[in-house]
Amino acid sequence: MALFLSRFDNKVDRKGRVSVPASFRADLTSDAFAGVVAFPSPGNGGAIDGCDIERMKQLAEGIDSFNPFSNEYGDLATAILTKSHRLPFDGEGRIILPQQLLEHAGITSMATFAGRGATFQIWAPEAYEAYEAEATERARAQADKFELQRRDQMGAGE
Amino acid sequence: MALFLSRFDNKVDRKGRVSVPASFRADLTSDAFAGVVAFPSPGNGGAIDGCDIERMKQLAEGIDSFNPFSNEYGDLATAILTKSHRLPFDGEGRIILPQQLLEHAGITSMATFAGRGATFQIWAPEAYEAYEAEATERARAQADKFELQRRDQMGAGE
DNA sequence: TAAAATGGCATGATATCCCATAAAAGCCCA
DNA sequence: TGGGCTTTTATGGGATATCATGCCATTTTA
Repeated sequence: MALFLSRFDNKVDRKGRVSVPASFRADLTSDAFAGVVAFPSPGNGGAIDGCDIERMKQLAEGIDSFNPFSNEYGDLATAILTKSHRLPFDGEGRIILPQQLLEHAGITSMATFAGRGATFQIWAPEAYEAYEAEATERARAQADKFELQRRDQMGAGE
Repeated sequence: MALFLSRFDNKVDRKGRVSVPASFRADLTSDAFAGVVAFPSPGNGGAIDGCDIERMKQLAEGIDSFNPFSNEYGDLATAILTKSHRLPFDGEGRIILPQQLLEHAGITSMATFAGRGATFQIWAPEAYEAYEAEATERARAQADKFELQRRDQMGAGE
């Protein structure tokens, strides 16, 4: 499985091209397809979700295991598959983000790649900063809570 | 398996021809047949369903052998076969949508191709817009529900 | 023989390829 | 351990190929 880590801020040139971080590329290259599959993140507002084609195939198969004429199938397919794009690498490992995704993310001159393990996200840098601040705060609150629980179990030890 | 993604709006010329998106063509071309198999979508009102010939063969095989979705589904599948059309590519990758399907979908000057993984749909652009809005909303509601369940199990995590 | 269907070519827009350059990162050896 | 050398990476720009689509020629058929 792929392992996307770290953060990279790359430039979007005036043809709309962005370098995909070199450390992501190996995991995004297979015989089937060399490039990114990207779609508007269903969860976080302004993010673009990115992954390799294998993961998207699995997702598509998962959806296909519904009755293909059911509403669930249609809704999920429309919300994710129809909004997904295959973005092949050029010789230098760049992709072109389609207009639709640029607008969704509010990306103009710079794009932030944020590794998330099996997937990654692409943000407008300012939007990512804001998101990170919130996420960090939530993570801290959660850690504190676990810490309290732990102390509780141990009878206020340490 | 084929993997149809993304959305394309192509023009229907005055002879009724439409370019099939180039990125779909590879998955629609085999020794058996190079083109689209299309039929009125039993699920969504105004859509045309499209797929490669392999999938249609599987559907046909599924009818008399083993049937995962009850007799109703068998009837449905039979009806689909009767209403299906083989639409071969011309030299430029175009197909001709039969009158019956054009009317079903209300397509006049433009056709929207919507990738759905193993299959795709063809819509009149306005009809697709409307459907997408609804489907996206329903998908979000579903996702929220799953999210709530998950939080419940975890004890208010994330 | 006219109308319709089909195949093939022409065109403009866009994406892709290929090469150049600069910056950064890694490497080697003193 | 530090400084210079090499390789990789990010970015820019011009040349080329692909694609959607319009137009014309040829075939079909009624």
